[in-house]
Amino acid sequence: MSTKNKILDAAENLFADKGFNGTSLREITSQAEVNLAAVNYHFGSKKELIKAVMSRYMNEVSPRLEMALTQVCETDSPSLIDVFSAFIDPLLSLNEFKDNGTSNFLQLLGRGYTDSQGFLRWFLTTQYPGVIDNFVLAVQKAYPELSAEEMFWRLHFTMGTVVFTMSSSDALIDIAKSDFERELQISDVIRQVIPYVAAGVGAPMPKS
Amino acid sequence: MSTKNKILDAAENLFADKGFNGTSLREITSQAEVNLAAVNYHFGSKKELIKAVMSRYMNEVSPRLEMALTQVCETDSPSLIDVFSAFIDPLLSLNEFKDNGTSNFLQLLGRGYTDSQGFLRWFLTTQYPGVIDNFVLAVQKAYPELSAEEMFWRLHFTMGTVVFTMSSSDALIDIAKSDFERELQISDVIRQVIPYVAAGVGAPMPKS
DNA sequence: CGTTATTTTAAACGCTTGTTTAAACTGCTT
DNA sequence: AAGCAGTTTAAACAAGCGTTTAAAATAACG
Repeated sequence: MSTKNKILDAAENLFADKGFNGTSLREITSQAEVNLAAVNYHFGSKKELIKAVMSRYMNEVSPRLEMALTQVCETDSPSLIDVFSAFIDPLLSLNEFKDNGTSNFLQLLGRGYTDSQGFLRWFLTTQYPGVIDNFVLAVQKAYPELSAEEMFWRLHFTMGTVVFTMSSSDALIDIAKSDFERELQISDVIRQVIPYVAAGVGAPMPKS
Repeated sequence: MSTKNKILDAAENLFADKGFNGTSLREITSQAEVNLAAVNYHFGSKKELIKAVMSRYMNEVSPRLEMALTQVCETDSPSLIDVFSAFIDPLLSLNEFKDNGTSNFLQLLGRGYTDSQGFLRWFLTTQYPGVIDNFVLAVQKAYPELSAEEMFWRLHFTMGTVVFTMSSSDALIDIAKSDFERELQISDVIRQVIPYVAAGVGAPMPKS
């Protein structure tokens, strides 16, 4: 395994666990068992390393997401449940790409949104606009009455729900385990959240 | 104005803006125009300062919240919209307590949830259990068919939606302003999010 | 007024952070 | 074998962090 990949793997796990600000390069390089200076040699800076970690996942998942959402758009009268269910397989496929892939990726999304103000929003909208565009199209087809402004807010609410839940999913799964004596996985959480966000986005338009 | 309060005010604004980890004591004391050592003299440590900032708001808002939720429980057949609407007045009343109070408090909630893993959950559940208990009771009265496990998840999804939205509400309001040419306030965002979370919590139970 | 308490202050502490440097080492090509 | 690009290494850098210290300034009280 190359030094570059050792760094990426270690950084990914630590970033997901303790956030970008909360993880030092020394933690990363010692867990990766490489020299401290290797990060700056191979990636230039910590910020570029963060981008590299995110890009590795986005490049893997974004084509699958775009395709799944396009397929939903092509069905006759898709429901919002259909739209959100389109996320399941692409996200779970990250577990084959890498151990803990799904969970790590979703936690990283959460970190990126809250850690460094607005960085992830910029990253997603400029680097991967296709996913968002297809997603908006699918929601519009499932719920044409939704105004652009309501759509904007509800998509951000949804982003918040998902990203926040996933960034603390480990803790939530632990609590659920001890409170309800049930063995849960990240896939269970995904399936749990879909009815919630579908109902939220599908809420009736408030009388203006 | 006392040194203690100058520190609390400066810390509150900076914490809301840049998070707990992202704000240094030197930024706080220089904005408060007090000596650096004053924080450790008056509060003991940075961690205690964070608690003090949170407590100041919680002590102000939690009695109002408990009362409003109790009132909802006493009505005949409350809807989930009623339950969540009970939050509006207590939250908005924080604007009379302090400039930007509502917005700051909600952003602080978001920071506390994501910055230091699990700290806020511990803080709320141990220091202010009354609010959560009354909230759960109100939701149970409005939607008795909801199982305890579904309730657990959906309340956390809701917490995520609200906390995440509010922690980035300034940016969202800016975007909405430029995209839709509408002047928005934090109160508009609160009113916008209620139909969403009410519908999410009220989503039909999935066939188990 | 004089004497305690309380508060403020400047300076330093020890530690961690991201980044840079220059030398050492590696594997490959001519 | 010599040279060279690519990589790794130990060491140091400057800057920032939370916290502590001891002296100076202020307030409170008999």
